[in-house]
Amino acid sequence: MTSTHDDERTDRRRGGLTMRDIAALAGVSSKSVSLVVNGLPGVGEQTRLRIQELIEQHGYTPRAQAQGLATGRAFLIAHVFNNPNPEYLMLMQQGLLDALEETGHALVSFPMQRDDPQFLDRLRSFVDRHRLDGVVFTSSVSEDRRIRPLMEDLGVPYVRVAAKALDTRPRSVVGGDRAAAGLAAEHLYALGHREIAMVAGPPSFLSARERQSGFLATLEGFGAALAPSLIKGGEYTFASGLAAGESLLGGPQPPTAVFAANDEMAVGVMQAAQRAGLRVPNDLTVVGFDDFSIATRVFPRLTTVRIPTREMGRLASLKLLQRAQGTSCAPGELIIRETSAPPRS
Amino acid sequence: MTSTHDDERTDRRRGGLTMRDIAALAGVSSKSVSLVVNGLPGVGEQTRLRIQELIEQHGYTPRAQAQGLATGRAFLIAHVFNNPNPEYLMLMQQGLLDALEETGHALVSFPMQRDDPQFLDRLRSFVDRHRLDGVVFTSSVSEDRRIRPLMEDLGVPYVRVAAKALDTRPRSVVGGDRAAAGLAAEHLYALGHREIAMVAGPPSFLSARERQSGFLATLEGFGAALAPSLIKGGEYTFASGLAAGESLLGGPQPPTAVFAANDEMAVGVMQAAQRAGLRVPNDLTVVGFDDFSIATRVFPRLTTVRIPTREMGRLASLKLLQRAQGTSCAPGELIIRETSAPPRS
DNA sequence: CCGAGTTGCGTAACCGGTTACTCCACTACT
DNA sequence: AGTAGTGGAGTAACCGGTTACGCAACTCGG
Repeated sequence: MTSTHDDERTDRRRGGLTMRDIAALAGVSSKSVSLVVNGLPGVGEQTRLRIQELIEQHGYTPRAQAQGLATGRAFLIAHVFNNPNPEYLMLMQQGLLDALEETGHALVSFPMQRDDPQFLDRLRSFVDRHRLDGVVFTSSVSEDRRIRPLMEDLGVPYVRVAAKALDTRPRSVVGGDRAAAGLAAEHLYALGHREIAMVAGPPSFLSARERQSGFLATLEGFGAALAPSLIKGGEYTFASGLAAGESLLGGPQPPTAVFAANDEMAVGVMQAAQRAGLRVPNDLTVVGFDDFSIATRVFPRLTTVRIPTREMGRLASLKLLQRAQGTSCAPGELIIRETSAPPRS
Repeated sequence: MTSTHDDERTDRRRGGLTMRDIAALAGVSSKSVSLVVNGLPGVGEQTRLRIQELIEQHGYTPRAQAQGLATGRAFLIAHVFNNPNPEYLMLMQQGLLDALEETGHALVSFPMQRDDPQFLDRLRSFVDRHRLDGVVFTSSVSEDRRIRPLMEDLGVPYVRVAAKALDTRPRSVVGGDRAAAGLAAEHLYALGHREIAMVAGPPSFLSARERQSGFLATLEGFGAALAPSLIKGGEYTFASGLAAGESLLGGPQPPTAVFAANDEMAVGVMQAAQRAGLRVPNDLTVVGFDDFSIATRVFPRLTTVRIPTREMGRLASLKLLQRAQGTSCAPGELIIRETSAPPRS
């Protein structure tokens, strides 16, 4: 009871102090301290206050490993992704952390090569070893069919973030890329464009397929279906957008508007237009998808479709911790900037 | 649900199987299994092989929490950063993981607001709680003076990645921003520019101060010191680069070349030039710093200085695990593209 | 004033590894 | 043959929490 500075000094000794130390100081058993730490009932008001004060005063923090070992939890969530746009990753990670912060969970990053033959094995032993509380899969690794059986075998909760529902609802957060791409189609049609082209993403990506079919279906709905020659395949990269743009603009029937399945490619198309001496948007309208920062770094600034990536990350964490029910679909939004205008008549 | 592998099925039962299970199967004590798992001597050849086979066969993985609890290690490294460029972060994270992969360590991301008053407390309780094996500080949080006393008090190894040595060598990996900025100065001078301007970063960032002083000192060395009016303050953002560019180009004495302390601002300057009807590089040479992807997304592509971010991350992990000695300075490199040319004479 | 039902708390056995200590068998040397 | 030395293997006590179980004291209705 005669404590001021001397014992605080010894508290900082190697390894810190344990629950039993606190218990001894309070003159109770470690069980009572445990109950107080976890906010469980079964401790008298007096005792509780005394213990809380000691915990506060000595800066005691329970050790996650010991808690985990005893309870089977790990306070660890993994984020598994393969190497897409860094901005996507940061937003997603931020979102995941938004919901994890209060629960004391830590987020570990686990990048993967989708074509790595050891993909599954590495993941399995990682999850096994750390006994993770949950795993979030994003970007294109999330589409791997073998994830579900693996995770079910391991008995670890998981959530996939993707462009379209891949699992039952509680196991996925979907971005509604299809509907979002439809917004771009509406915009172009409403501006009066009829000679429209599209630069699609690689068909091995679900997001690319969704964006393409959403865009095409909406145009068809307006009775303005695209000629197949006006659909160019891209790789979601700047270079492929540039190439597609050159091919379209140098082709027999140059379009008045181009929708690219992501901003990188849209910027490539813009650059192809500029190199060909065309002015955007006067001679060519360009619309992208993602609304990453590059959209506002180019001149003129890119009209694009925004997917609420960070929000999707937040929803994914919430789902994983089973603290969110109901639908988890995050709708996209059209951001009109300066690369879209009516066609020259 | 009938499986041909009945025993594999029971192995996968809740919680998986433990070291003592393996020991029982092999007819030895758990100590021997432990020795085999850790590759330590003290086990006979026969026994070792038998145990290894059983481990393999049943897919046994030791549980990190239990190992950690017993040994005091956690197999966890934290990456503490505040919110700079996402591309920097991804490269850094990749680099950190490059060296961590083989050691079985996991990387947890811990983003911070540098001005968050609870910064230190959150970090302290996080490290305390998870008993991390080490912490890597990058971006501008790494410059906080209170980090060293905190980490020393906690007794946890740490490494700072910064533009300049902040601690003793084994505690920091330095990027040599000063020398790298000098490369830009040499380049501009060698091209023949004498009317040179600079857009600096915010002086609260060490990297900004280093880049500025490195650039200015080198020019001074050539006897071509900059007039103070040709040094504009920026915020490392696109918008601030744009503003600085407008101010410089609209000023009384427009420069023939501009060095910006990062690519974002350099692109802003380029855009200011384009809006003012100037052609890059014919009317204005622009050089950036970082070599992030935006440098090749603009037209013409940006001449810039590359800092080997990923490599610095790798070095940081190695240091942390005390598997690297010697100097850990990663020199920058000038990447000449299309935004630099001799001044029009 | 007595048994039943709380409430508060201590004891000890876990969780799944590691490791100091001990014992035993077997070789090697005087 | 006796003994010191050596390597393989088991026992049990940790690491720092959680929790089933049990015991006392205290309340309360009849």
